[in-house]
Amino acid sequence: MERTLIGDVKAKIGETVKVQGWLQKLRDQKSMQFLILRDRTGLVQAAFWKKGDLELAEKISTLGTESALTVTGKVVENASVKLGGLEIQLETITVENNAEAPLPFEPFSSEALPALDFRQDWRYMDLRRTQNLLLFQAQTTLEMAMREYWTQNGFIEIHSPKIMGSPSESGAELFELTYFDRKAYLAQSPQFYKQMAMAAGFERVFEVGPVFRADPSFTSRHMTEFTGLDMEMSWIDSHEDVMSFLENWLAYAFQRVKDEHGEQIQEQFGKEMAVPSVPFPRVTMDEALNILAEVGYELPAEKKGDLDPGGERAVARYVKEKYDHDFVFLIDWPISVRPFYHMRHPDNPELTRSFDLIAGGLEITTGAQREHRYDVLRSQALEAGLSLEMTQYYLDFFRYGCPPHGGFGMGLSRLLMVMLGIENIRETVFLFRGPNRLNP
RNA sequence: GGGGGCGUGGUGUAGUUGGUUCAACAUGCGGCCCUGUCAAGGCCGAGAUCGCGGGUUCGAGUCCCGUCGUCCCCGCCA
Repeated sequence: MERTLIGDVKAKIGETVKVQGWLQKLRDQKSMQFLILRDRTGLVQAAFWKKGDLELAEKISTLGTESALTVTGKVVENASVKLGGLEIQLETITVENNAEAPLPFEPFSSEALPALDFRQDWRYMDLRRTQNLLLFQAQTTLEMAMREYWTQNGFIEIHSPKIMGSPSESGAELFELTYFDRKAYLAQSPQFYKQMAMAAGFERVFEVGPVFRADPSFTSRHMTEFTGLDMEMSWIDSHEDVMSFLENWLAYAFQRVKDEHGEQIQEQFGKEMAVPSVPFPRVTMDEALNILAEVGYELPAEKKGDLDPGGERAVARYVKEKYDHDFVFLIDWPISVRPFYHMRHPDNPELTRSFDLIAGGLEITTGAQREHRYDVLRSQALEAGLSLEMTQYYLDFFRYGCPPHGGFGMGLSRLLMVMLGIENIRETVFLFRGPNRLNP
């Protein structure tokens, strides 16, 4: 017999079906047993009259909650069943994998959930929760929509290596590894390779892939390994072209998620899925500092030209009040707080053509127009104190016809935090990796 | 790297002017009961010596020190 998904059972009233799923709840009474079964499409009740087969009844009684079962039976309408007004009259049951009792914790309890750290130890149990299933379904839709938008706009997908022979940017936050008889590093950004693709004439590329950061950061928004959404595009006039692409791409993807999962997201996360209007507000760093002064936020003295997370949140609040927008581009950052490859303003060499995207007060993206002129780039690298020895292979990208270009990198999980209103990044990722978390 | 919070049965919590509650409640688990239940209900039961080590005290889950674990903030970033 073909398996029927639980969500499709209502279309099979009067028929005998086979359903497969987990035993969410067993109500074992004197004369009857009720089994609430769950698969990825929903819940259904299976009912069994004990006297029909006492041996089978005994077997059912021993089932542990969350056991993996195959059940067959006839689907009947029954208005008194609160779960969809129907039930399956259980005929056979196969225990594919019994669940030991007690469970480490009850994923479907109405009581408080265990602490996040404990749930991470039993992540596969935690992932059984409806909310988590939805999160990864929404993530799938989100990524699919992003790819759709990219490919419809002429982008090529690349997969750059994650093992590197030399540091790609600063070097301070790199994981080092033994590579046969020498040292190698885990990529903390596909930055240089995206740009190589520009030098290769691909014109527009994107990459969705792992990024590694050896930061000993213990916050609710950092991970040592995360999925980066990166893109790079050629023949731009300025960083404005990149931002303009980004906002339309993001609005498109959010709209798709809303269409597909908006109702469920409202149900499970208690959050109205908000598709941002385009264009997003843009605030120059100069203006941002004025805003902070206006709202009375005091920036630590040593931050000159930069914003701390509190400052970013303050600006985001201001933008929310003034423009009713959850997103804001902070643009035109001073060179002192930006990497050497960001292009500088022709009319103000102290400022870069760069931007951060702040969403819900959280920094989710950094982007810029890149410096593509070899001599300028080389001198900026030297100015930044980088050794040409380490960066020459990168500088070489710009020697034989590299077009003007720019792009950005976005943290997938941070985006999900914002999209679904989740406080801790560890809740948004299949398996979290942090300074103290290497398992499971 | 700096700062702060927390650590009680499987899980979530209560218990902190230290002593007659050195252990409670919920949930889960086991047993029994029960008009077809449906956040099911009722009764009974097992389960923590209060992260670990040391100290103060006549006496500490409750105070102090150390240690380990964990969480959050800052730094850093996505």
